[in-house]
Amino acid sequence: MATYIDLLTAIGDVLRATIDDVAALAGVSIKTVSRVMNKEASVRETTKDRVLKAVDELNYRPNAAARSFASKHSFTIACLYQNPNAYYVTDLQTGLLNVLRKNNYELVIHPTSFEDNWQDLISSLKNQARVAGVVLTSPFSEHPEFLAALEKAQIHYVKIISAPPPSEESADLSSVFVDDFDGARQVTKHLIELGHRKIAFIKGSMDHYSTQQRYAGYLSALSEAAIPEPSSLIVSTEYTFDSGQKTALELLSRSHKPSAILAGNDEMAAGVLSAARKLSLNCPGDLAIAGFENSPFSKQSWPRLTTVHQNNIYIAELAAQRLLDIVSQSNKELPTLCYNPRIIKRESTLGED
Amino acid sequence: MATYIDLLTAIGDVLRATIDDVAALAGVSIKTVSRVMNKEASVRETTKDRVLKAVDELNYRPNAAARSFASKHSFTIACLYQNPNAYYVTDLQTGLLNVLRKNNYELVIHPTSFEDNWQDLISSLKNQARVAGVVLTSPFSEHPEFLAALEKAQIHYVKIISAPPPSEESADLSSVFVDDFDGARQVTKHLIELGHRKIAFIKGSMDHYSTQQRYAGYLSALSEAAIPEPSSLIVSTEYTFDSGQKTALELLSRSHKPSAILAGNDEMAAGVLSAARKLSLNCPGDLAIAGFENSPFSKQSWPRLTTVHQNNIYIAELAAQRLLDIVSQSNKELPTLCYNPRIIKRESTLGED
DNA sequence: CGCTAAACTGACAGCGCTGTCATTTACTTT
DNA sequence: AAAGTAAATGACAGCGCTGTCAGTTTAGCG
Repeated sequence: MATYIDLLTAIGDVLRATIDDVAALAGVSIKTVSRVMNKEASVRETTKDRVLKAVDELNYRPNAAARSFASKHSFTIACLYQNPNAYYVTDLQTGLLNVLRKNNYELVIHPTSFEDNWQDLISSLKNQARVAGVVLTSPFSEHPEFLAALEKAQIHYVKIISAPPPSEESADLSSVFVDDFDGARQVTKHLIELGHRKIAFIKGSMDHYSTQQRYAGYLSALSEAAIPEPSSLIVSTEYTFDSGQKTALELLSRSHKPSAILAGNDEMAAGVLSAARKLSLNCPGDLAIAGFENSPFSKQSWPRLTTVHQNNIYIAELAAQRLLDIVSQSNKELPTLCYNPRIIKRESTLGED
Repeated sequence: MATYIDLLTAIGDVLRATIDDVAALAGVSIKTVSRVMNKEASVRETTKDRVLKAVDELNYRPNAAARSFASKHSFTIACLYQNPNAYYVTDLQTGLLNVLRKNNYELVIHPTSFEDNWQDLISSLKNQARVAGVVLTSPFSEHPEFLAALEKAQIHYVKIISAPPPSEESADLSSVFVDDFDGARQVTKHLIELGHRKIAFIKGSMDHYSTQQRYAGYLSALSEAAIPEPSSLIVSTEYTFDSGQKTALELLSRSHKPSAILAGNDEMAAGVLSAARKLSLNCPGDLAIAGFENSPFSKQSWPRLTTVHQNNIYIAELAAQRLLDIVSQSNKELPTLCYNPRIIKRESTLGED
């Protein structure tokens, strides 16, 4: 049997307060309430308290649709990516949301094949979803025409891009740089320090900047150690377990076979490990293996994989924070954002303790 | 050097058409344009064509903010989940988007710890984001109070829930049932048919319905084969690689050890496999192993894992379709939705061909 | 051919906020 | 204490659509 109080509660839970109710209760104009809700500066502290008290009492939440309609500015940002691996996607989302939540922004996701009609995508982001900004990952972040189209449509964006950061003078505030070059250089140096000379490299698709950077870093380390580029040990394939396995089987069946294999990512490295097992090669005794990404299975294989740690959650947090800075047009001095990967040495190169 | 035409194009790309422009061009009222955009029935075919032609010509996209403001109905749905594995999350999102995209809906994601203040979450979904509906996964879908709160707030939802479908009469239209019970029963039967009698079961957290269902399915298959419940071979732990490995090491060090282990998911099964390797047990000769989920690494391990296939993309598509049916208040006769998992037999139980 | 019901279309208000600009209040300075 | 300036607040229009309801056209039928 519903009591009167129950009914009141039920009604109160459905019929929400509007800005007018808050204004009336606080004894101010709706404009002042609006100012408080938007954290605008020029509101007296005492007034602000009064408004916030009313907001709290009525459990008022601004209507997001009305807000973005009136202001032409939404509290939604979109994230564009194309079919990368599941771990990357979830890390990216986690990092973005860590920051967006605190700022009351929503995240809409747009996994899209880049080949799709992206003029249409932009048009829909601009006119339909009316996002406040977008976060771009590869390959969107690497496509000049796409970036130009976004600018033309006046859509704010921040891009996560694999490259060493540019010189300090030419500040690029719309990018978060991930220095894959340096990561690959470190891990290759590590292999060299362990005495390896015949180090194979299994590259993923060269369409991605990150692949190019990793490749360049690998070459740079070899060159530093005066090891000639072993072109027969460099193979281009796809970022999958199967490709890694197949390529490794091929490399290891040669007479002049490598003593170490650096794979473009951990998934490929897992494939290499599986190939070694099939050929009864001991890792790292007969073959050292290293990957890239520090994905969960680099810790779950046996031996565990030496790899390069990419803290994608943190990278995403940087990106989100920068995008919000851009969107809010704050004219602060912003630093160039760069993430430097770190090598994680494990048993697949070091052996057992 | 920008030509006049270039300028026009640039301006045209930024200053978008409104419903008034379309109405003027088509020679109808804005209300009629609105009707066409919303696919309302009573518009004459010839009128509709005229409007669509104008829409196309002006590349008009309705302003989503204005639309949801005026209609109190948004074209956004939210997806709630709590920290499940990356593959599940991405599959879920993929499936939902497959359907939502076609219907011009956006997806916002809400990975949330269930312990968080969910009254607040509901309030924010209702008043702030104003979503048209939400898709619930475990544990949200299993929590009666949470469901009641959603109903009270008049938020449409569809839940993905692990349970055999209820009898036909009691139609539950807000659920997509996933019959984990049957999946576990099938795989256990498979092990029994291979001659196993000492079949261990490593359960994940019993908080999840799916765990309970899988456990019940396992017991049911044993009971059908008149095998007494081997309580010493049933261990409760977490859905992780490490737990699977640790538990398996413990189980296999006993004198009365199992000849087969069924793990609650593939990640645990991978841990079991790793334990077997450590103990130099041959799989499946000394120990048969089966998992659950058909995750990517069930195909990448050696031997590959026998598992239960859960097509989470398809399940998500069903959920999205049903939610849209609910949201659009269409009074069609809707069938109860149920997904039946399917066993995938691989080398970890069958051995090499 | 006129009449009625049904199909189709349009006029108009208003959704809940924010932007603009005018006005009031508080604080200095002389 | 008056004048000048800056800070704080409010009045009001209007964002681009949809809901309501009234008006107009068409089709069916005797």
